[in-house]
Amino acid sequence: MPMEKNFNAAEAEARISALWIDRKVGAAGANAKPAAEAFSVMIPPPNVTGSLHIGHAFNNTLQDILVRWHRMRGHDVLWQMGTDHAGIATQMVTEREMALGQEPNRRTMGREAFVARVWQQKVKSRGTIVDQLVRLGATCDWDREAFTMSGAPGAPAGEEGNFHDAVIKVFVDMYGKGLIYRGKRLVNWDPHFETAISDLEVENIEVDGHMWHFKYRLAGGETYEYIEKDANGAVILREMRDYIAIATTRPETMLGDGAVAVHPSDTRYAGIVGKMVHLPLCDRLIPIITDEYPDPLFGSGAVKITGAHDFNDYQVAKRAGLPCYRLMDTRAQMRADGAPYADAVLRAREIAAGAATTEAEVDALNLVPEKYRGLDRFEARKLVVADINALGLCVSTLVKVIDPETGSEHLTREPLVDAKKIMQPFGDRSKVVIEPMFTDQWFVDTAQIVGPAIEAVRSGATKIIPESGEKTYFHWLENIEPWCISRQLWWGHQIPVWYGPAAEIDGTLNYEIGNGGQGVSIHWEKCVALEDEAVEAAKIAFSPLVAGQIPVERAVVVVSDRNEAIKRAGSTLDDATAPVFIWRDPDVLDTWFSSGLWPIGTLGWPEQTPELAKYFPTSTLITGADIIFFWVARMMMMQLAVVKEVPFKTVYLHGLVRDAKGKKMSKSLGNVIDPLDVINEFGADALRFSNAAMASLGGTLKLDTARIAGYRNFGTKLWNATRFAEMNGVWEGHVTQAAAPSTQATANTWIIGECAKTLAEVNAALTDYRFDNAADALYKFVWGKVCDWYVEFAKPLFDGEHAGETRQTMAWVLDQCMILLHPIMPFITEELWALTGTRAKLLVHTDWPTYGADLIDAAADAEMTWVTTLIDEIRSARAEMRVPVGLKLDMVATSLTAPARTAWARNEALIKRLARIETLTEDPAPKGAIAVNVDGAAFAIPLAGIIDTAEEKSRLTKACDKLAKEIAGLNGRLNNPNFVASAPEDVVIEARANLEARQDEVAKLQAALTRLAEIG
RNA sequence: GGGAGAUUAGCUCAGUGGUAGAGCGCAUCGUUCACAUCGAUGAUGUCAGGGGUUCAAAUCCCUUAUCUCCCACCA
Repeated sequence: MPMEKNFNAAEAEARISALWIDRKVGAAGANAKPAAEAFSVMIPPPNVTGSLHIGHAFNNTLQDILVRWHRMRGHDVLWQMGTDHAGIATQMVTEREMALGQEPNRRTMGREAFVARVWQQKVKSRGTIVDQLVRLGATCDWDREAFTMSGAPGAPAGEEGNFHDAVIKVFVDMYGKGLIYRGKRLVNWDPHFETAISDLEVENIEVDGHMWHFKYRLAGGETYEYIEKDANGAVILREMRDYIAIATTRPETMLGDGAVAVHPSDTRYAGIVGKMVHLPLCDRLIPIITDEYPDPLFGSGAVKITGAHDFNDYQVAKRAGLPCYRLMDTRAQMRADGAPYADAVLRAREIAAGAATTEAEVDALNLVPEKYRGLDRFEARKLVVADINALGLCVSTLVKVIDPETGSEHLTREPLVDAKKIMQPFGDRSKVVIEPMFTDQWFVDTAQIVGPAIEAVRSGATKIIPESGEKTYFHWLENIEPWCISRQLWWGHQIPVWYGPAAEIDGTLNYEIGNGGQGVSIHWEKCVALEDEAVEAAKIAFSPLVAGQIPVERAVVVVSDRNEAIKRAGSTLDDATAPVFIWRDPDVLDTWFSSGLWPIGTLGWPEQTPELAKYFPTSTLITGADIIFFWVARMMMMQLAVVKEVPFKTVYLHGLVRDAKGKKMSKSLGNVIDPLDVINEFGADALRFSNAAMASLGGTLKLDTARIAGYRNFGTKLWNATRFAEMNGVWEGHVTQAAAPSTQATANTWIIGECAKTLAEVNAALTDYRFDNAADALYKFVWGKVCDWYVEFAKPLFDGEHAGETRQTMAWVLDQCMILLHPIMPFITEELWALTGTRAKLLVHTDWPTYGADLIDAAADAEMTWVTTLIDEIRSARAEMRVPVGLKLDMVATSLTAPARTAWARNEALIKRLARIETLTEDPAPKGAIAVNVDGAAFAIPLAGIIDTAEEKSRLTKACDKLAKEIAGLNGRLNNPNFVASAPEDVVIEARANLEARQDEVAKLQAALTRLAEIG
């Protein structure tokens, strides 16, 4: 059945994907030669509820190119596939789905049921991303698909695996080594998801903000002289004041102020340091203290200190021993819990006066006056500003107001509000303003494990490309902060920590913080007797208990297993028969804690599996530069901490894929390109080729559909060259040959050499991760050499004495095109492979060629260059002289050197056909002819009476002018003694040769001009 | 505030010391039996500006401008 005119991507891709999956072509070790070197790649696990966006398509294309290339070379390849449970994102997606489906919300259904519900979501979504990878042509090992929460409690059938065990083991081990600790710290709190998040999950965005100025009056009606000086020390303001002015962008936090701080060198306030000021609206006095933090040149130089709601203030408060009063609840609403304000403020005054207290008591104290309790923080802000203004304590300005009714003017005092750009922290998922919050969290003491990760890159054990990535990596790691790893979510690896025993608490117990952590109370005797069943049976209904009542720090049990926790807790009691209550930490681990273990976790660790031995450390990680901190650096730290080895030898970082104009793709801009749309329109191969072509190191990735269309056309071009071969019987009896055929015809010898050059270029490019160079080399070869020239040469050759070898050569060359293009364009090449010749294997498992430069024949190269140049020159001259394309012309050779004569003789049929020349005779130059000059030969095409001599004259003159310029340049260099003395010899020789050639050309052109003049 | 990168043809981008490149777009021509998702031909650049190093600079150095990204607690 003859080939269709075009490749039907939609039909063929589905069929070929299915074939690859069915044959398990991507299975670990598939097509590996005996004792082959290993090549392993870990897929950056996409979010299980996500879908493939254009960045994934790019990222996975590069991985697949490498993997296919190594697999064809017979290496033992593993491309480990899998997905990430993506805590916040997945919980968010599931809750959204639940809301749409009118399902009960997660609080109503409870933790266990909710987690089961998320698992359903996971199972449902998982297929999406897999299908999309399949459409892209990814040859992962599908049977090894991993999941960062496999094997977790509650995992349904089909989600077995031991990733959870690995995560828990690492947590327990790291805790045992003192690398993980728990502490009350100011953390970034996401009020939407009601969880702590790490620094990295905060996006600082510049927004329009405002700065208000408040007056805090000195206690006891005291006054002082306020003197303001300019930069030269001249007094510009001198007045008596009974207040200190502070500036704030967050007025609502003033309710929790513990002090006002000024810089110790600030002479304006030196006289009032140590005095107390009235905190407006609060009926509290706070001291004026000194600290290095305030900048005397900014604002009034005085800063209100709210230790529980600002990272800087927290540091100041710690240094000064100030209490940090938490003002908001987990949803960032002003607290409504605890004792009435009047009682709370009394206690606060006692504490301020030096009464003994605890961190827990301070945290429990609600210093929000009733009026503001329960308000959203932004509502509270407005109210606080209004109330302070009403008290006359806003720094205000006089504003002229014109009454719109009467037209009369009057002056009014308005709060001074500076409009100001401020950097505001937002949750990267929730997009709500992050609130610094004082809470108990778990941390990895990164400072202790960062060293080996830095050293590994410094020593080259792991190489990051492009190199600029290393700088970013070092900069972050050298300034690393503790990593907050606890999240107040339900979906994730629950932290393997039990608190207790709490034998002294009678009855039931619930440990609840924020969004409803679930406590478990367990009867010790029963548990010992009945093991797991009893543990389940011992769960009882809980009544609310205020957080903080449980003395958690007193007894923390960190083990990997609940029964073990029960035993350990029980063993600490004197009375072994007494009931023991323990409860588990309700928090889960940061997703990145588990994905940080991706390389070893997917290979079966902590079991010493054969895969772990073979494929770890992995070869290459291809990932986005945007997750170098989130993931790459953490994998480095974690793997080095846990198994003392780097997780990968090379890290290839790429940028964000942008639209054709370089804009980020976003739904709101409407410039999102869906890879599936692209695949549907142009085919997966075109998308993949585009991805490869734009993957220059460190370059920006702008995806233009016009370019994708171009590469689709490129596929069609190869298709039709193959079809041409088919129509000429090239494939009849063709069996895959590793070795190139032996050849007589120069064109055949030449194209085989071009193949060898291309193979070398592609190998070099892929070795250096220059996917763009590989794509470029293949494009130029297939289109520019094979299709533009070789196929054309083959036409006359098929009619000549070398027809047989030409068929063999064409078959071999097209085979090489398919093989070399396969890693980048796997579908169309696999299809062509199947449609042509006799094939022992699928193309995906066909041997990558190993031929070398010995196939490049310099003489054939030179001869074909001469031929193609001559054809180009004739075509160009014809076109410029407007000779009709179809017209066959006679040509005269006016001079021919011996090599030129041979080249002509050996390729006469080719030249005549491609340049549309009827005959060639050796004669003196006729008058009225088009001149065509090439190296070693001068030709003339007599067209007296047909051509416009003026036009030919202008053409030749133009060429002469251009040459004259080049000659002048070359002469300039060669006449410069410094050039001849300093430049490398080959450069000088080349320049001389060039000069000679140009002069020769000019001479020929001038001869032609002379002849024109004679008839002109 | 710190750091990284970019600035080359109308557009998107290659090009790390030796006579400026590709694709797309544009113009002219073309229905000869692989391909109009094509072919042939052509036009288009003070390689951001300025200075320096060098026999030689798009390429190395300095500087200015503009842009992008990352990190950062200025109330």
